[in-house]
Amino acid sequence: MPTLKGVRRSLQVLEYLALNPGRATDVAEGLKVSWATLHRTLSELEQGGFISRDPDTNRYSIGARMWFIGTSYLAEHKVLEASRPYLDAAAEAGDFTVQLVERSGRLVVTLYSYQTVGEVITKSTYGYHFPLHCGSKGQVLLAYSADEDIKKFLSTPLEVLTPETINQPKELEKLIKDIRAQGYARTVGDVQQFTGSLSAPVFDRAHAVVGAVCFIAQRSVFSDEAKVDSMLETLLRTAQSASLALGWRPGATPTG
Amino acid sequence: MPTLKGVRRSLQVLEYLALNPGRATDVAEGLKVSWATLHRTLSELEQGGFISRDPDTNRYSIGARMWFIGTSYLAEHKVLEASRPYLDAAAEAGDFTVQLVERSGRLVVTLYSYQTVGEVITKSTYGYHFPLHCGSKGQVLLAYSADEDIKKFLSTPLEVLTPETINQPKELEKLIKDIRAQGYARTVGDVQQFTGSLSAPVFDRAHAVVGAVCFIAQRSVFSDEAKVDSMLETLLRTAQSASLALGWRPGATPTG
DNA sequence: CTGCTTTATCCGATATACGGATACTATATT
DNA sequence: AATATAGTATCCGTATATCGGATAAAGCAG
Repeated sequence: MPTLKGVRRSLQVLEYLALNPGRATDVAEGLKVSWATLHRTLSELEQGGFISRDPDTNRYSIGARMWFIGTSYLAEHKVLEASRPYLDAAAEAGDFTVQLVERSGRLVVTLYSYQTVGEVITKSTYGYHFPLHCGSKGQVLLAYSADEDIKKFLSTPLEVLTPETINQPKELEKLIKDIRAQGYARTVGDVQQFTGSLSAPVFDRAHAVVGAVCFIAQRSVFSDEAKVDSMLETLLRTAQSASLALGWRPGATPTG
Repeated sequence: MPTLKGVRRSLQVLEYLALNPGRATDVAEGLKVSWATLHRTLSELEQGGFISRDPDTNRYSIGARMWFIGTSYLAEHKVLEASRPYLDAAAEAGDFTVQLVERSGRLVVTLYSYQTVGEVITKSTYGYHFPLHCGSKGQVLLAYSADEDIKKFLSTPLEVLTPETINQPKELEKLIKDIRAQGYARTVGDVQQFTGSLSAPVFDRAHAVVGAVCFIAQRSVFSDEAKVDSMLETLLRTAQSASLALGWRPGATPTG
């Protein structure tokens, strides 16, 4: 007994367009929806301003109203709220980009991004989503997921973003072990060739990972170990402060 | 002949929750939807991660997946893309918060916000939406709307955010005239008591206003006219650079 | 200009969503 | 603690809104 088929489909369409903006036929094919149905759906969504269509090319993309709705997510986000002062402080003190990210399905989404002006790090702002196995931030989120979840993720096809992207499940499993052991992740050039990053998990009261703090800098920075050490220190302090603000306390998982 | 009723309703629900996160009954009442129907809708949306429900309070709010979808709006946003370099430059040079905003219905939404650390200006980031008549950014967007549109907007109830908010249609009409004449808006304390702002419109190739650049600073800054003049100069330069990048050229509206 | 791809619309059958009613659960009140 | 009240979950028959095949129109390529 299917429920709210139309609703489900329309949201699928929205998500599809978020990932692959494009023409109507492509969407129909991608989602295996009959053309007539899709057309109805697109018309409805466009009329409401939830998607927008380029009148020249007939290409659809996410519309302003979705951004409007989506941003409200941040206004109610406890983790962001609790972390913000520490993120601000880290951003002010350091000369690197500071982010707070969380997991959404098999992708990483950015909740906070304080980009150091001058250090132009493209695609490190909102709106660009990377898979979990790329970049230290994704790897941290992956590493602290449930075991079966990790297994499932690693069994899916893993994209390659740069020649340095690691997409071998075996290697990633090893990495995950390391990350759990040391409490942070470090990657260089696996998302964009000219940058590297450090990330650490943020925990909540129940010791669940609810996000990750990520520092991004130019690649060259990562050959200066003293510099990296100092970044790492700030990173771990920032992530821990955020965790504490969320009610996390050091020690084993609490009962209940 | 209603079409895609369910879809429309579910998006209405999403928008409603974006503006007023809360309990199921409130939504049902606010949208005049029968309880059974609303419950079905909420369940479907929650299951998909489009809204999330606080298990303790049973309150609903926008979910992570909406943020994920919404952010994709920015990745395809031409105005933002064209303006970003100039916004970055202004942010780097000045000691004020720099924003790019656009209109969404009767509200202003933020597309870019570079907040000067240290100058903590709450609620000036993403996720907080203000009505058009508040703040210089809203007023600019309003001033360059179609006349009938302005009239319609001014005939709706206009909220008051601070004692200094102007909500008298007559006064606003006068303001709009001034803004059009001088090409920018300036307000102090009408959104938050302790800040003020300057905003200027961004035009596209067809001389339509597609957004506004806004500089926000502490209230005290606005009593130093020399300082304000310098901000204004930067503001107008930034907005004009963005317009030029979008294909706008000085002069009258082009034919075609 | 011709052929092909993409987009728009029609319409009848049928599956599907609606909403009144009812049962259950939390929270407030005395 | 007991009762009252508000809020939440679920059922089910009916009416109707939705589906999708088919057809028509529009765009585009060669």
